[in-house]
Amino acid sequence: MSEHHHPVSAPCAGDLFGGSRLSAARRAIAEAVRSLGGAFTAEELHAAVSATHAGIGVATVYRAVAAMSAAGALAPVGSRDGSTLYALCAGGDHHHHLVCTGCGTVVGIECPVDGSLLSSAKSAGYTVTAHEVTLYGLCAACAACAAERD
Amino acid sequence: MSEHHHPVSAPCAGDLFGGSRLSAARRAIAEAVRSLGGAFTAEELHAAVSATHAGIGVATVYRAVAAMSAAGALAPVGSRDGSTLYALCAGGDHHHHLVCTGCGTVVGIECPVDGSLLSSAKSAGYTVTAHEVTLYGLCAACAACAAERD
DNA sequence: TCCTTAGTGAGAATGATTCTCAGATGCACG
DNA sequence: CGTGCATCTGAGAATCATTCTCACTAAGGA
Repeated sequence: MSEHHHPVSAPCAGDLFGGSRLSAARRAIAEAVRSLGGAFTAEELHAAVSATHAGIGVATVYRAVAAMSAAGALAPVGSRDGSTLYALCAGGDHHHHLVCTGCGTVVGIECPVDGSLLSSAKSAGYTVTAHEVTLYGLCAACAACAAERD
Repeated sequence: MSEHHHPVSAPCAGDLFGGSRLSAARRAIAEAVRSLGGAFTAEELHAAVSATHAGIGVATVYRAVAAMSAAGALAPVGSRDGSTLYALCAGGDHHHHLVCTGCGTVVGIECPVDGSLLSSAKSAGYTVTAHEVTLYGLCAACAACAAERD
């Protein structure tokens, strides 16, 4: 579906995979990632792809997720029931993610790791090379739904 | 080793498990957690326990890790080769961890998630309920070792 | 168009973690 | 100092996410 011409500004499959080869399977997977819209597990992604393009193997989905992660288009944003959750990653600048634990929507947030934290690490003798920050919460819709349930 | 009398301020096995029952196996596991000193996987913890107290099953170690995590005495601090890394958690105040990727030593760091980040999340419609922050880097010894290797 | 090489699908393999179950043991209570 | 029973334990099977293998296909530069 949606086989119309899309504007060049919309992220197309090629962007998600960086420089790697673009196959029919990967095009379908990129489309499914966009259609999911929020955080998803590899299994959910496989199910979404299968709904429109049957016959794509689980291993291919895992490989695609790895490729998109390597390209920086996808980021792990926690886990659910033992499976890793991934989400489409916003533009190229350094940021982190806030995940709605109700519906899985994800928004980018600025990085809270500032110089003072790094220098206090430095004074403890540590050189920081990487960090991970993820916030969890409820989006407006899910918060309203939860409040109503009480 | 270090079988001297320790002051009451040192965390004893009971503290690590909160209110749950204290068995010989759990005492041995608590001792091993302390002897490891840094981040460890469940498998490494099992190996450490087995070195001094043979016959403790893997399932018991996993159960103990779950109990200590529930009691807040242990926290997950990333993963290595697909296994979760845990580390002894400092006192009861809110903090996060900085893990040396060389030797696994862990230090507590203050939480960088401040009001401004939360309020910007709020203005995006999100209510933040939890967050995860972990820094990775090299301790002084491992940094020196890495520099020397060049 | 051809060739090289990355990507693919199916299913087996791997490996961390959890579950099951019968038996052992803390520990609260008397 | 018993006793009762809920909790904990060990062994190994089971689960299940993820990765690997391998023969095959197809992208895309030359």
